Amino acid sequence: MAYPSWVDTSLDLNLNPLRASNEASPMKQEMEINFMQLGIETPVKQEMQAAELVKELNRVSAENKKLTHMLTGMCESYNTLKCQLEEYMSKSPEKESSPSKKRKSESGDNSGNVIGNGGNSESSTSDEESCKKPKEEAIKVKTSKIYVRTDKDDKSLLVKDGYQWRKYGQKVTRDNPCPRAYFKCSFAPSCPVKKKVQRSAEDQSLLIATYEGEHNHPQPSQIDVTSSSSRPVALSPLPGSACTGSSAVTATVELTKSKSCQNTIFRPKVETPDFKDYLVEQMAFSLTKDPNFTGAFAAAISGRINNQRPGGNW
DNA sequence: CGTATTTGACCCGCGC
DNA sequence: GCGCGGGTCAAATACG
Repeated sequence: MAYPSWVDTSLDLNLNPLRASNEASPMKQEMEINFMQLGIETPVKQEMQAAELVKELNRVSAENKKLTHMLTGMCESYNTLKCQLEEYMSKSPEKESSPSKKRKSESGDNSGNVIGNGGNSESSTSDEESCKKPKEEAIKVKTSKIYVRTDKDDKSLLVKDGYQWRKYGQKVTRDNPCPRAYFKCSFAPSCPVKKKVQRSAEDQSLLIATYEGEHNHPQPSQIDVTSSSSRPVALSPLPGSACTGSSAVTATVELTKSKSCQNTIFRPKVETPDFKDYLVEQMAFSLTKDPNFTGAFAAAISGRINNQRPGGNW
């Protein structure tokens, strides 16, 4: 398999930008010459195809702009709602107690929960009190929701968030025909965190993961964290985890405990340009970092080149 | 063979 | 008190 020399350059994927800037010209020139030669030999049909492609590109760009606008609007309204919610919570803090937890037998695993609470001074009241009011203790457990878009056909209720989970139950609930899966964090035996994953009833391609509690250990896949403590480490794709290609995080909204700002859960900064840049940056970073992806991408491109070069069709 | 997942049974809180 | 429904347990099963 001998690839044309310009293929090597084009497959560099900018993994090493320094190198590219140092000795860019010779290869680049050769590449340009090749493209020009291609252009000279181009039949009319190809030009038409190129025009079609340009059209398509314009159309996609316009669509992208539209979507960007929509996203901006959504983010703004999210901000507004969040502010309103926080305002409301601060006015009536006692109403924060949502009846989300029906049952919580505190007698046995009290210790575990204390570890997970991450030093909430509020929750460190006397044990007698917590025995009297198990309900209030349960409320102190931090919960958060994230939404993950996956394939509709993908039946697995797996949300790749960087932690190790052990499934311990599945249940069909009344309000949703899709089963709800229950997971416990299996990385650390004492980790109290639980996760519920269920497809959205409205949009079956949307997975809703509800996290309860806080991890009392670092994220297993957090190998290369570049000081991104407040970043969505829980949502960054895993190097070895195939990452379900199509799955993409859409948004993460912390619904309860709005006071706790040091949560490890992803809280989007909704000042839109930054947020979008960050998303793009994350995707590009994780993709280029993944040797599987670069390998597959290189193979795909070279395969295409090899197939189509003789005929000159693109 | 050890570990993870599946799944029916059971537990428990809540509303009537 | 009873039934419903969400959450958990644990034996059976699958998988590497």
